[in-house]
Amino acid sequence: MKRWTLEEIGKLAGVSRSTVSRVINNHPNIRPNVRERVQQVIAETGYQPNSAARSLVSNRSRIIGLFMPSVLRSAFTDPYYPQIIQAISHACNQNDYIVSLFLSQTVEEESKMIQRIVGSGVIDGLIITAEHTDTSFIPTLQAYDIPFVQIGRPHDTTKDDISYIDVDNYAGAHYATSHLIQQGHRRIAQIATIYNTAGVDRDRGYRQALVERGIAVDEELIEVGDFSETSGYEAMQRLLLKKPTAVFVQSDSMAIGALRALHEVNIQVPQDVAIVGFDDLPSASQLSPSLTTIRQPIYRTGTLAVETLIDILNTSKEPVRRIVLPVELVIRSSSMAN
Amino acid sequence: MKRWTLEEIGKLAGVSRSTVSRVINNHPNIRPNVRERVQQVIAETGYQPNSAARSLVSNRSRIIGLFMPSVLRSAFTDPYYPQIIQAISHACNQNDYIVSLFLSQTVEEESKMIQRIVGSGVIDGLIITAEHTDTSFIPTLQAYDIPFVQIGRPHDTTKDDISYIDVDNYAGAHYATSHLIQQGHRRIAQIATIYNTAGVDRDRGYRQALVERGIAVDEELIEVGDFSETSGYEAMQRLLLKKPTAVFVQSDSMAIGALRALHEVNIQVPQDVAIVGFDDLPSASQLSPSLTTIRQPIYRTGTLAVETLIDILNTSKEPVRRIVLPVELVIRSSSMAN
DNA sequence: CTGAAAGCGCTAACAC
DNA sequence: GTGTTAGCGCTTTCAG
Repeated sequence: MKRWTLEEIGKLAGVSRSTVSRVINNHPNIRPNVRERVQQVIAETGYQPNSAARSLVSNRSRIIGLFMPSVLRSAFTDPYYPQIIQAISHACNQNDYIVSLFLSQTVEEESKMIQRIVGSGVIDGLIITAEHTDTSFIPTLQAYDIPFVQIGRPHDTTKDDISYIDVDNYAGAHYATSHLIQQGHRRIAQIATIYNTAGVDRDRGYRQALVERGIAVDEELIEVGDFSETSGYEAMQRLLLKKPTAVFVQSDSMAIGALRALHEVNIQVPQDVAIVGFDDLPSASQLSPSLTTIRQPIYRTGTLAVETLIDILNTSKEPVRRIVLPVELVIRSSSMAN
Repeated sequence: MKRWTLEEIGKLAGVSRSTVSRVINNHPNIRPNVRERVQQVIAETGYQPNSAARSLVSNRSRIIGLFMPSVLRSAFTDPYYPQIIQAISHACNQNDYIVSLFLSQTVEEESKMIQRIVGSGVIDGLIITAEHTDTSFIPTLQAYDIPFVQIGRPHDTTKDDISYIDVDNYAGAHYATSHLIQQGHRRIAQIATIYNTAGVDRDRGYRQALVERGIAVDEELIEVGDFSETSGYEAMQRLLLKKPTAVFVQSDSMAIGALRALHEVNIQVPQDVAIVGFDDLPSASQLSPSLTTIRQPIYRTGTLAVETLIDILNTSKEPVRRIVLPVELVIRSSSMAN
């Protein structure tokens, strides 16, 4: 299959290369019959513009990068990632963009990657997942004027020049904890995380909900995990010594681990210990017992990240976009005493 | 941060643009002190070649595509995908390639995508996961001379012009089934899949193992799933009516569903029914009971796919590469009667 | 060993 | 409305 050029298509259609270019780019002032003739030839030949040539002259590649910094090999298997990747990929297609994937496992790899991405002009913009608190590469992006949007609230809220899409982690944790209080629980433990702002916000929501109902926060009842199932399992084992009657777990994958820990020592959920998770992963409804959790709109988050970035690309970087999506308490068996 | 051009770097270093280009591309015949002076300027300025210009003149983008056709929204959450994606991403980085992601959900989307990919020359080559049996896009790739390697054996084995990386699905299923026979089982059911060649090969291995030990294959004992946990759950429920004493499940995610189905009706594993899975997902060892399974080298598969593709890119398409990686039986609790 | 110059395929300013 | 032309930043002959 031959690769055609504008010049050749022009010759076949009996017009100049510019006219063909205009037809392709939908310029208004083309005589209808010329336009039609050209389109005919394009259809027959299957001509498609060379993207390198286009990028070179327009300074736009129509490629956006999805940058996921320091994703641990194990944590990446959390179903959150496939979902967000799928959403982003799909939204890019819809908008005729291509998405390139950048996964780094160490901080050094990360900065090398950023250099490569930023300097060569391969990508028009970047979507960044706010995986951890080290965001030392952000100044580089800003220095090079690479538009980007972050998924998840930025760590440093004093600088408010970063566009982001977040879900309402604070409210979610507050719903979850309040729900447990309403069920009559007082010794409500938490399996927390400390790696990103989602964890920070969920922790705040948990604490605030307790305080509002006059329950003192007991630091003994807070254990830390890293979003992996194993870490949830281990955190639950530690918590068992403290005899909580309920646990708010900051992610469903850790909640699955926690359930396993309880199951192994024959503690009944929800009768002996109630559990609420966070994410509403596909499997949450299929666990036994089915998992009460906070549903966050993962797919929508990915879609919005793409649309926001493209909007920034097409207009300007101002104003900064900040979007916080609502979450929802989904009550299932793991928290219902009756 | 300014974006420099070759010309400017040349001026700063007191040489021509060609010399700078030669330094960057490691051409041999450059006087050492000139080379050094140029490298100095490059380091100081942080110069990086514009990739669009490079692609235009060299016909190479250093981008490879990862094409996953018709991935169901749910099936994509199988931890297999994150693992293979991570491996491919990492291997690309190592080789200074960028990976772009193409996920299609329908066949129409798929062919649109392929058109876009091949025609515009954005990518140098493609890695394709052999998700389903419809590979109608392959002729297009061949017509456009896009190098590609497939992950998983191609469906049509009569045409042997496709390079691929596969794991030994036949042997794996044979190991699994033989192991169950060795444990004394005779009524060995299978939860199979029918969507790709992996399923076909695993089915063959299962059947062959039975036949070799003089056990007739009972079609009643074979149920079909689609790799999802839910489908494994449902298939197991159907199988229960046939009272098997052991089940070979073609994927760990389906095995997890099967275990759940057994657990719900209080059937003990492995005492009442033994289970063997396939994949050795990270969670396989952490189930209760821990899952006997076939370990396949997912990460290695991804790495090899990238390396093979790059090799093809750098040399020629001949000879066709066919790699089949060995698998391994990992015996855990779910199959051990004693 | 290095520089000058052509040209990759496209867009857009400028003529007509 | 349409053609002509310059030029995006790079690699690569071809001279010297």
